[in-house]
Amino acid sequence: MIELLHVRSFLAVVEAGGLRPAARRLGLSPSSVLEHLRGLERELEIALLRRGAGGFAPTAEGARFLPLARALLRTAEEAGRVVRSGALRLAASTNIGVYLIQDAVADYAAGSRAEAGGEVALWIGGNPEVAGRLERGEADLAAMEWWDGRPGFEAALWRREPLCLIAGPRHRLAGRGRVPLSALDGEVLFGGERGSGTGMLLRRRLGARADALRTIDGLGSTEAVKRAVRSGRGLSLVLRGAVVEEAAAGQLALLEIEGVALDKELWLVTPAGLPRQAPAARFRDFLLAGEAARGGAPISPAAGSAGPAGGPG
Amino acid sequence: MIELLHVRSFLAVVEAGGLRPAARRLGLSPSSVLEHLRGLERELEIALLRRGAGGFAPTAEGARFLPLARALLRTAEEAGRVVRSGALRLAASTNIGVYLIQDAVADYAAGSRAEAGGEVALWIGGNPEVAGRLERGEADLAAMEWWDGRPGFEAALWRREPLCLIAGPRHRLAGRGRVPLSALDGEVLFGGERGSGTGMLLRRRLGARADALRTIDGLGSTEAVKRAVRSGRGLSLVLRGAVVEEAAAGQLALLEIEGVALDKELWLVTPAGLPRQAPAARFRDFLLAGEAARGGAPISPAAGSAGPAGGPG
DNA sequence: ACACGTTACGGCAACCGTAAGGATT
DNA sequence: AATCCTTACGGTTGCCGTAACGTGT
Repeated sequence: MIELLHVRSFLAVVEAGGLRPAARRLGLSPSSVLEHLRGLERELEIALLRRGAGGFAPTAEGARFLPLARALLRTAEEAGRVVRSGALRLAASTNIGVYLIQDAVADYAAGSRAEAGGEVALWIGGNPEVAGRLERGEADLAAMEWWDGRPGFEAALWRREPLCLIAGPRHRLAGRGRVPLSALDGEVLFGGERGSGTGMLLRRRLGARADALRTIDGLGSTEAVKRAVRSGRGLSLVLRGAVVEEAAAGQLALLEIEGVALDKELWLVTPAGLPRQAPAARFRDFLLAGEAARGGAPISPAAGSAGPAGGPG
Repeated sequence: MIELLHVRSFLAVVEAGGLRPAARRLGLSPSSVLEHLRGLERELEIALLRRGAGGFAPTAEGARFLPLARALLRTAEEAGRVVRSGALRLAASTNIGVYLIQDAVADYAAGSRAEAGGEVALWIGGNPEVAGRLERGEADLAAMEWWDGRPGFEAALWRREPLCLIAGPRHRLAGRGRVPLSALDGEVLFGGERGSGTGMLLRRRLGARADALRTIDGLGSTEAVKRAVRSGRGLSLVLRGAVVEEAAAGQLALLEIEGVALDKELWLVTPAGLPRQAPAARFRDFLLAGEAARGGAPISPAAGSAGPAGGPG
C-alpha cells in the first residue's frame, strides 16, 4: 500500500528539484525524504527518479505518476475540509437540475432553516459528469436520468416523469392532442442531450416502429431542441416539466401517443452505507416523501447497489 | 497527513459492518484495525464511526468521507497500473479530436512502430472534461481550445487554427467570399459548443460590433451547427479544419471578414516537470515539430505554468 | 568552501499479533 | 456460549534527526 507521506516527499523532490530543498520545504531531514523515495519506489516496484548531477529528474514512469500523485494529495487534503463543511453537495443531471429540482431545493432550505445543515449547493451537468462527481466524492447526492449500478452506491427511484411529444404551433399534428403511433411515420424526431438516454428509452418502448422515425441527434441542449421544434422542423420527446411554460403560452403543442406510455425514471443516488441522519439521506428522504405525498410514482427502495440496467442511449 | 492504510481499514469496517470481519478481510488483527480507525479520527479531528450494539455505523461526517476514501484507494491502486502501462493517454477537446489531431496520431503511431511506446489512446470530450482528466492524472497529454493556467502544468502553443465564417449555399452572402464587418449586422450567428471559447474570442476581436449580431448558443455540437447553417437559418464561426469537406462539396460557403483576423489558439498541455524522453513529451514535440515544418504558427514554448488567460466564453 | 546525495546510528512512535477483559445477544 | 469491542503487553518495523562521508562545482 502506497503511503501519502511518501507521495508528498516524491512530489516535493520533483518540484523543488532536489533532496535538500525538498526537505527544507517539508520541514524534514534529507535522509527522511530519501527514505520516503526509496519506500515509494519499492512499493511500486519501479524507478521513479533518475539521479543526475546536482539533482533529481523524474523517469518516464515517474512523470506518468506525477499527476496521480498530485490528485492523491489534493483529494486527501480536500477530505479534511469536506468532512467538516456541513453543506449538502447535490449534483443533478441537466434537465432535472434546470426544470425539476430547484423548487424542492428551495422548499427544503426554507423548511430546515432552523436546523443546521439545511444549505444545499446545487451543481448541474451532463449525466456522465454527475456520475463522475458522485464517484469522486465531489457530490453527496445525485439526481440522475440513468444510473449504471456501479458498486458502492445506492439508487432509489425518485419519480417517473412523463415524456411529452412536442410539436411547433403550426405543425400538422399540433391540434390533434392524441395521435396513433402510425401518424409519426416519416416524421423528424430530434434527440435529446447526449447521454440523457431518451433515445434508448424510445427504442425500448416503441420497438421496431422507432425505426420509421428519422431521428436527428447532436442538438445538445433541451433549449436547442425546443427552439428547433418551435420552428416547425420536427418533433421531439422531452420531459413534461421542461415544457409546461411553453405549452401554456401556446408556443409548443403537447401530443400523446395512443397506447404508449412514455415516462422516464429519475433516480436519486447516494454512496452506500449512509446513516439515516446524514444530510444526503435526509434530503433524499425529503424528496421521496414529497413525491409520495404528491401521489406520484410508487416508491421502490431499490436497496443495495441495485439499479436500472443499461447505460445511455 | 492521512495514511492510506488507515483509510483502507475504515472502508473495510464500514463495508463489512464490524471490526472483526473487516480484520479477517484485510488479513489483520482486530486490534490493528481499531488502531487505524483511531489514527484516522485523530488525524481528521472528527468522529467518523459511531460505536453501536454489535457493530459500527458511520456518522454523518463519516458518510461524507466515504466516497472520498474510495476515490483515494482507487487512485492509489490505479497508480500502480498506470505507471507500468506504456500507452500514451491523449485527451483532446471535441473539435480537435474529431477534425484535427487524428492524422497526426496515425502518423506518429506509424513512424514509431519499431520503437516501444508508440501506442496512443485518444479520448475525446468537452474542453472542461479534458482539463479534468488531465488534472486527475487520467491523461498524459491534452490538446485543448483553452487552458486556464492552473499550476502544475505546462501549456505550449500548438498552432493557430483559422476560424471560418460559414453560410448555407443559398445564403445571401454565400457568393461574396470576402465581406466587410458591417455586412453582418443583424445576422444570426450560432455559437459553438459550450465551453469551446468561440464566443469569448469573438467578443475580444470584434469588440462592440459583436453586439450587433444575434448570437444563439446551446446548439451543442459542431455537427449540429453545420446542419443549422446548411439549412440557411444563420451563420457560424467554426475551425476551418472542421468544414473543409463540406466546403469542397459546395454544401457550405466560406467567408472572410475584411480586416479581421480570427484564429483560435490551440494548446498542448502536459504535467509540469516532464523529462524529454517521456512519451507525452515526445508526442508533444512531434506535434510541435510537425507544425513548425508545415510553416505554421510561430512557436512559443510558454514555459512554466504560463498559459493563455481567461476561461470559456 | 559550498551544496549535493548518501550512509550510519540511536531515540522514538507506530504497526502488528497474542491474549485477556467486559458487554451484549 | 458466542460474538462483539476494547485494552494491555511485547516484538518488530518504520520514521526521524544528527552527524559524517564522498563527490562535483
